[in-house]
Amino acid sequence: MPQARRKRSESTPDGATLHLTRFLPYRLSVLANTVSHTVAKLYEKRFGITIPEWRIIAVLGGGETLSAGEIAQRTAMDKVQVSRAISRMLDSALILRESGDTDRRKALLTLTPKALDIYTQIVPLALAYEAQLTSALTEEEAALLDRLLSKMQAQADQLSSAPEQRLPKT
Amino acid sequence: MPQARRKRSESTPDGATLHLTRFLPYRLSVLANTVSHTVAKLYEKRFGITIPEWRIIAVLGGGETLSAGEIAQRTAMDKVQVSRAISRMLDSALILRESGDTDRRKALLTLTPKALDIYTQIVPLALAYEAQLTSALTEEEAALLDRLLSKMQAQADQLSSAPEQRLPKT
DNA sequence: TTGCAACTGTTTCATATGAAACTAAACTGA
DNA sequence: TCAGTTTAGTTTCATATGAAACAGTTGCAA
Repeated sequence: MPQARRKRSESTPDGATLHLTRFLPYRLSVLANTVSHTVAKLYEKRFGITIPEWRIIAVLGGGETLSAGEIAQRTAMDKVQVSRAISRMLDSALILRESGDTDRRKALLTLTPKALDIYTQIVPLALAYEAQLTSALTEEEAALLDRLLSKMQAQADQLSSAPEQRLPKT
Repeated sequence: MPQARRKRSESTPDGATLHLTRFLPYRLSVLANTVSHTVAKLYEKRFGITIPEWRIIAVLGGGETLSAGEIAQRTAMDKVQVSRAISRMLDSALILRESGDTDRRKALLTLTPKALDIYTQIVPLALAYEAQLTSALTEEEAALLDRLLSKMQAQADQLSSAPEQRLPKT
């Protein structure tokens, strides 16, 4: 016979409740992980590259020449991550590095033809995955999703700098 | 004078283009990272716990008793992550473990009063963060966001099992 | 000049992560 | 009953990660 359990609600001091599966940060994290894991497998299997490498290919795919720092900005990766991805790509002949003329600290980075070839192959694949992901959405929903993500990212950026001030003091 | 650059479009074989900042997997990843980083700092600073620990507190916060495996399911973490979080929580006296009567492989896990106290303090904080994050959204937008995330998660789960079949063969 | 601060990118180091191996317990079927 | 299999959870091991220290270069001000 089951032991009697003290009746206990999930309510907190101010009566609010929290179910993890309804909690936005949790849902975003799970969704992003699911998606990242899938595309990572895809890129790895077909082209032998990681997501950081893919991001670099994506921003250099237009033929532009950027420095490591500029790549870091545009890919939202930190400089360590970029530095390591670049060194892997140098090994696998995906990227070309020449030191800048005016500023020898900055290295000018360009994709090799091999990487450009990957780029032209991978883009349709990436877009196809994205299309699959949003295939259950109507046009209007997809457009709104776009706006909602932008708004939330802006808000998340705000809150990331000094969230303490705007949250209860406990 | 800038060197003449070969005119190069970003188009791929089928004419599609890809800008990383418009690419859904990238945007989801960046947003989830921003959010996770912020809440992780919050939990760490105020309560000295990590996100895995927070998730365990969240699912046990109602006073329920679960096994490690059940926790793994409900928190979308893998068993290794759960095992390690539990061992940390045992050290910091946040969790109580007693081996099951009927099945001694399963450990029955419950929060200690100390953890329940954290729970009651952290929930309003977590909800406040969530509210801030969606503060730029209208009621309708927030409701739609909910639906969109659910739809996309379902789709992402589908695609995570056998994406090859549904994507171009390259 | 030259000495110091700022900047770019790399390396180090300590920790986090996850796949696979492993241990212990519990079923299963002859 | 007792081998073989499945399950729960832990540990190992190889790799990933990021903060901080670092080396080299540039800019600036005295």
